Amino acid sequence: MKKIENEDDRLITFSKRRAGIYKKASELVTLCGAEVGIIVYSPAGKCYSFSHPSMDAITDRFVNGNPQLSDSANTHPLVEAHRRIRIRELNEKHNDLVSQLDAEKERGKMLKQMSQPNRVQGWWELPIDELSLEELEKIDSSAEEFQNNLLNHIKGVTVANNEASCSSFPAMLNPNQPTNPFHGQDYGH
Amino acid sequence: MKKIENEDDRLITFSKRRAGIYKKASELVTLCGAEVGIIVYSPAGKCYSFSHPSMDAITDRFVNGNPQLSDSANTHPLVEAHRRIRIRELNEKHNDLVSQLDAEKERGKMLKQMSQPNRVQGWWELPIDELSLEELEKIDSSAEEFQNNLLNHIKGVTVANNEASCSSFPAMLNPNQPTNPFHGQDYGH
DNA sequence: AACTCTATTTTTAGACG
DNA sequence: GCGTCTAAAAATAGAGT
Repeated sequence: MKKIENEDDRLITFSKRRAGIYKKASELVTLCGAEVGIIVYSPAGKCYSFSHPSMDAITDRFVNGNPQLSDSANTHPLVEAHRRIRIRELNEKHNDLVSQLDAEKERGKMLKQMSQPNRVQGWWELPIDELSLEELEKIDSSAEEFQNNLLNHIKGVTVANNEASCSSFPAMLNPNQPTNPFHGQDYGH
Repeated sequence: MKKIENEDDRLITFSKRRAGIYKKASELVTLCGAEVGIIVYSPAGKCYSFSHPSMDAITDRFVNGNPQLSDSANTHPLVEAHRRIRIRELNEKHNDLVSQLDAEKERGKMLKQMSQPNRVQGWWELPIDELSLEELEKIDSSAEEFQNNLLNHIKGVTVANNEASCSSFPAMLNPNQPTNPFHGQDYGH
């Protein structure tokens, strides 16, 4: 297995396989309740990302570690840094909402192949044309929620909806559970 | 497709599918020359990550955007924030070196299935038992290189080995090309 | 847990519209 | 660039060790 020399083939393979990885990642989220964040840079330097529940939540935890373990020593010196970082990420999250249409379209395609098209298990099974705007607004509101969480976090108050207790995780990181299945965001910057 | 209720099955599926996604990601790196960073939180709250060439490089670009486009406005106010973030990431990278043994073991397993075991295309095809320590040292040295890059970056000097020119990318992000194939890091925090 | 095996499902490359 | 098709290749679930 080596790099594809032909540029056209390489770009096509890149797009196809990237979509494949996103699909795998979303399945991991759905099947296992995992949180996944993926950042990909194309050979041309273009940036794409997928994340559930949001890239903010993923990267915050990754960069912050677990605030409960090293809280005052960790929260305070990093607050100012995070404010700047999160402002950026908030912008990017907002951009994600637009590009998430792509992921929703792909799911709408899967719907066409279902044997029982009228059975409704969740919003993501509805036709994209009927729900995309409504869903976008719902997710857009989560951006505001994020800002509140930011404030609370700075204050040292953790208001996340943890299923797993903060005292039962194995290492230094904070176990937040995902809230909604298949919320992945596909974004070409 | 819904969440697996049985906890044992869910954990097994999580591990298998996470490995599958890592494999797909590394293939994307090899075939297309892409840069990929993946962060996964298990249902138990444990953190895993995969990245090529390094999570630092991926997240730096993702958070920083493109220093060349909004350079003085972007580099200066974020430098102090980054210094703290990168200290953390540097620590995590160092931890990655330990856990990367897992990924190398898995690759060593693939070696056993090769038809031509003595053909050498790269260091990752060598048996894990013979090379893991040496390789760890090699990668460890890249951590120091990272520190140098940090200094240069703060000074506004970009020393990355770009194939794509900085003037030809489509958006706000900086097209660095990966340096080594299949360098992914698997890390359970 | 981690590894093997295997039937089944899924992904993919390549060609085409 | 994007959707479809298809043979071939790969990933996976499940059971067993």
